[in-house]
Amino acid sequence: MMTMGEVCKKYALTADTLRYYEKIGLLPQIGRAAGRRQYTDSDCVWIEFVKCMRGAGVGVEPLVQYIRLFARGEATLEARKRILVGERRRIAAKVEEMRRLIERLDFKIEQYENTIVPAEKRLRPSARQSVQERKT
Amino acid sequence: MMTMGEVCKKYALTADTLRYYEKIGLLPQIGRAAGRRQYTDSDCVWIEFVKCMRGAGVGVEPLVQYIRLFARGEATLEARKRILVGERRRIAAKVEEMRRLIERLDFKIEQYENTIVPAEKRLRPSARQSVQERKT
DNA sequence: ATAACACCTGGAGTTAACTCCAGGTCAAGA
DNA sequence: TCTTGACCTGGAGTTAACTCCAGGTGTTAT
Repeated sequence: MMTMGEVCKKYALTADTLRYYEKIGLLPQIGRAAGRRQYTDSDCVWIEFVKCMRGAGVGVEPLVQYIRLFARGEATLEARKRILVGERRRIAAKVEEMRRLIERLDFKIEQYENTIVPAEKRLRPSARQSVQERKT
Repeated sequence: MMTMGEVCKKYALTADTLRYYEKIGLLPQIGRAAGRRQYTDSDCVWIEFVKCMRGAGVGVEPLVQYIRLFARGEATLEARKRILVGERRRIAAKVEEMRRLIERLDFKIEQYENTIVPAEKRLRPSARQSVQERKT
């Protein structure tokens, strides 16, 4: 059992965020002791998973859906799997898009390097001849 | 020269978005003919670049900063490059985070497959023995 | 010529995901 | 006992990035 403060520290989430997640059903109802929340180990597993998914840009809605299905038991295994598969596809596509952008940026950055270095060696201006400023 | 409608179609952006981008300085001032915007080829190059960066989750602020520096000419080459390098780092880190999540999801999805298939073969319930429902 | 269309501006509204606040409770240390 | 300090609730406020709207103008096809 962990207190809210401990969970906040462990997962670098604010108390407000944890309460918000609980309110919208992104976490199960957290047990209380004298009004204070007591996070079980399995609550923590959820929290860690949610944080990981959110960090990768997964919206809260699919996660709420997922936990809701989870609460309904085995009959929802297929549906839960479909959510994971769908989000996996989304993430993989994003990764691919980003990988391509990184290549493009590497190219641009290299162009900057070629442009900047000669500019510092103004004494031999000819060195810049074939490297003009780029439009992008 | 392209009209707003043509640019919208070509880059799958709404007219509102293009006007918004221009207003916040994410695009250069676009030339007008009888009040209507006329997008040059180099405007289009910018738009495509911006779309690509936004698609990878780069915020508008760094992009506004970048174009602002661009407008100030060669003296800002270093600063511009720093923006690109910074964003590149951010994106690469995100890609890594997402790649790891994909692996994790693959693992979970596989677990679902192992759980669901035996569940369909209820006639031989012993087949499920070692595969219980997961907590996450 | 006239009706429909694409586009214009300034400003208000929306959405997702928090984030902050006021006012209150409870347990523990000086 | 008194006072921190951590935590509580319900609800309002914020931020980023659009998105929509009202009311108006110039362009084009019939």
